[in-house]
Parts: sequence; structure tokens; C-alpha cells
Amino acid sequence: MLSTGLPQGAVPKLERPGPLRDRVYEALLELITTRALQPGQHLVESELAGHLGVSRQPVREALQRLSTEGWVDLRPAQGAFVHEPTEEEADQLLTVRTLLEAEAARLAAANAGTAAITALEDLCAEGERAVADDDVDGAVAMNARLHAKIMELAGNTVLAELAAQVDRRVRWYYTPVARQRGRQSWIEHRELIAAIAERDEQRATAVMRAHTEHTRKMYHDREK
Amino acid sequence: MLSTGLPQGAVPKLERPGPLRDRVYEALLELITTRALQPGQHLVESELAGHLGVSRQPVREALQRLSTEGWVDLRPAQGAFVHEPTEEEADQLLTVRTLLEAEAARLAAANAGTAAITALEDLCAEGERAVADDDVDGAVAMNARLHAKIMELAGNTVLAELAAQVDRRVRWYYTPVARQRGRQSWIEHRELIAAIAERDEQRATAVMRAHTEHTRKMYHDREK
DNA sequence: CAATTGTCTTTCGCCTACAGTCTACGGCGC
DNA sequence: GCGCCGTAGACTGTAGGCGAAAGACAATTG
Repeated sequence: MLSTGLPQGAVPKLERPGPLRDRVYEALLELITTRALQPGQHLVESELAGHLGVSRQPVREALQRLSTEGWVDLRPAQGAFVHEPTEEEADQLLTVRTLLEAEAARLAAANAGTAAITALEDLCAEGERAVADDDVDGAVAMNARLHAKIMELAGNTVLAELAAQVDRRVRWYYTPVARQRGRQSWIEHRELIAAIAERDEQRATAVMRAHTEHTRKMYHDREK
Repeated sequence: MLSTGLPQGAVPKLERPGPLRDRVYEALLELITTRALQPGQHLVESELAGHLGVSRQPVREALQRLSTEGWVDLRPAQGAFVHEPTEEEADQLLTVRTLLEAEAARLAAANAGTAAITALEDLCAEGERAVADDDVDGAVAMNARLHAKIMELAGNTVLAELAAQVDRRVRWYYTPVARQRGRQSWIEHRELIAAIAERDEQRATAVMRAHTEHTRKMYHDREK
């Protein structure tokens, strides 16, 4: 027990700037997802290092990690290139995402308490408001947070981490599409939450599956 | 066209020892999975470097990768520690594995041709032979190859890569158990292949799900 | 004129060196 | 005797440098 009368959770925890490699990692990921670095582009370590004001080492380590997570391709003795998504890969990734999200919905339906349900409804309401205001970026952000919350309710950390990575890449591939489908998406969210509230695992799975599959359909319709 | 009369495909392509970091990665992974490095153990970069005859840099990069894949925990300013599996995590990982493998079985049932089926049956036969000979290591290896083959037949690269990682970790956690269940496992394999041969997606999914779930049951029974 | 070869630049892969930080232990005061 | 503080050791985090491989381009030769 601490002898000082400090309030337990309120200690700021001395915000330290974590390892440099992590910040470089996030910076690069941001640049990639925002298309500032385009697919296929050659990433030169020394350039990035100079541009970010650090040495090559942290940049190298960040690139390694980005490579294992599928954001860049690391050709031996040649360097890092921003990964170029193919039609096939995007499709496969979406299949996996559907799988993971559907399972999360099922688990969430099995575990969710009343407090959690209201939390979901709050998030959903906020998202709907963003759509009503034509705040596209806000709606996309709320969408991510809602899905993340469902993942959290599922209570499976491993599943959550995998899904987080897959989700982020799917969003990267499908950003042009995702921005288009605002309203319909949130109607489906309501349905999903209802299913979870009723503890109906089957229906929650089915709704989530249909929900993510709509993205695929949207995309294929758009191709023409 | 080459003017030299070199045989076209027979050129050995000059096997080069890939990047050092990759070899270090595989060496460390081997040491971890074989329990030569025990969970919780502190991995000192300079020690490993000296022991492997390389500098710290490749070791660092290998540790980074092992960290993102969940084999070691990287505590800032303190170093790398071999990850310690918890009951809960093992359980969650198994859930994910069940999910991925079941989907793979479904896709395999949808795609498999006759040639592929015979290939599966050959692998299965070889596995059964290993069991009959009490060749435990051989049986485990064949098990891995069979599952990998089914993944391949599923034709989803993303799914395959994810499953490969999850599988490897599951095998690490459950090695003491996995070695125990030889015969029953291969009976189930036969069933699974039959379902795939009949193109029965539903049944293939169900059989694979039951198959992986048996591992969980085995483990929990063993706890007592 | 085309194919080839030699050279040259760029960039990576790895090593070495230094600075910052955490841990452990021993001395000092109470 | 007990607890706190300071110091020393060890290890990680970051920086910079050297050798080597890959690609580009020009010169050379048939």
C-alpha cells in the first residue's frame, strides 16, 4: 500500500515517448493508409530516416514489422516497397474478415451484459449522427470503434488482435468503397445490436456475416 | 534464347544463404518450440549474438519479428522474454484455430479435384503408417503436412498464412497433449477427407470443427 | 546495328561504438 | 536492526560507418 494519499488511478503515469521504432512504425503506417506513400513505391531507408529526423536503425525495425503485417514487401538486398494489393488478395482478406467478425459477433451475443448493450447503442447513435451530418470521416471512425467494441465484448484477445490487423488492411483496400455506404451500414448495425441484446448467437453471426459481405458486393458492383 | 546449351530448368539457381536475420529467426524459433529456451526466460541480445556468431543487429530484427508473431514479449528498455502461455490464451488461440481450419475444410471441399483427393489420401496413409510404427515424431509431422495440404487446397493465401502461424503456436502450447492422441486423430482425418471428396461443405466444416475441438477436450481432461 | 561487358552509382545488410535506462547491491542514517 | 539512498554494473536503444550486391548506363566488339 502506498503511504502517499495519491488517488489510485489518477496518476498520469509519466507519459514517456515510447521506443522510437514504434513511433516510426505508426508514422509510416499513417503515411501508407493515407496514400501519401503509394502502393509499389520504393521506400529508401536513408530518405525516410532523414525525413523523420532519426537514424536508419529505427526505420529498419519499423519496416520489418510492417513487412510481417503485410503492409510492405521486403525484397532481399533491394529494400522495402509498399505492398500492392491484388484483386484476389483483397477478396481473400475479406473472406477472413467475415469469418473473424462473425465469430466475434457470436461470442459477443453469448457474453454481453446490459451495460455493454447500452454502450453499443451509444456508439451506434453517435455513428448515425455523424452520417446525418455528412461527417464521412467521423462515421468511418465510429464504424471502426463499434466493431472494436464488439470485439472487446467477445472477450477473446487473440481473435481481437488478428481481427484488428485484418480490419485495418481491409479498410485500406476498400476505402473508396467504404465511404460510399453510410446509411445502409448503420441500419445493419442496429440489427446486429438487437441480435446481440437478445443473446441470439445464430442471428448475430448471420447478420454480421451479411453485413461484411455487403462490402464485397458493393466492391464488385463498382468494378464495372 | 540462351546460346549456351544449358539445360533449361536444371540450373541449380545458386542457393544463396538468405538474409542473416531470417536464419537467426528460424534458429530462435526452433530453440523456443523445442523448449531449449523456456517460457519466461530473459533473452539477452549480446548473449544470443555471441552464441550464434553474429552481431546484435540481426538478433534484434529476429526478436522484433518473433515479438509481432507472439513468440516473445518485448518489454521496453528491458529486453525480450520468451512468451509465457496462459490457460486463457491457449484456449482462445484454439478457438481461432478451429475457426480457420473449419473454413479451410469448407473451401477445400468446394475446390478439391480428384488429383488433390488422392494426394490427401496418400498423406493420410503415410500418417497412419507412422502411427502404426509408433513413430510419434513422424506422425506429428505428417499431421502438420496434411493440414497444410488442406489449407493449400482451400486456395486462400491469406487464410493459409494466418492459420500457419496460429497452428504453430497451438502446437507449441499443446505438444504434451498432441503426442497422446494418435489413432483417433487419423480416423477423423479419414472422415474429413471423405467429406471433402464428396464435396460436402457442411460436413467437412463440421468434421474439422469436431476434430480440432477434440484437442481442447483432451487438454481439459488432462488437467485433473 | 545489336549484343555484351565493364564500370559506376545507389542502396542494403551487417558491424561497431556510444548514450540512456533499469536493476541490484552496499553503505549510510535513523 | 531496518529502511532509504546512492552508486556501479549490465543491457537496451540509437547512431554512424564499411563492405557488398543489384541495377543502370555507356563503351566496346562482332
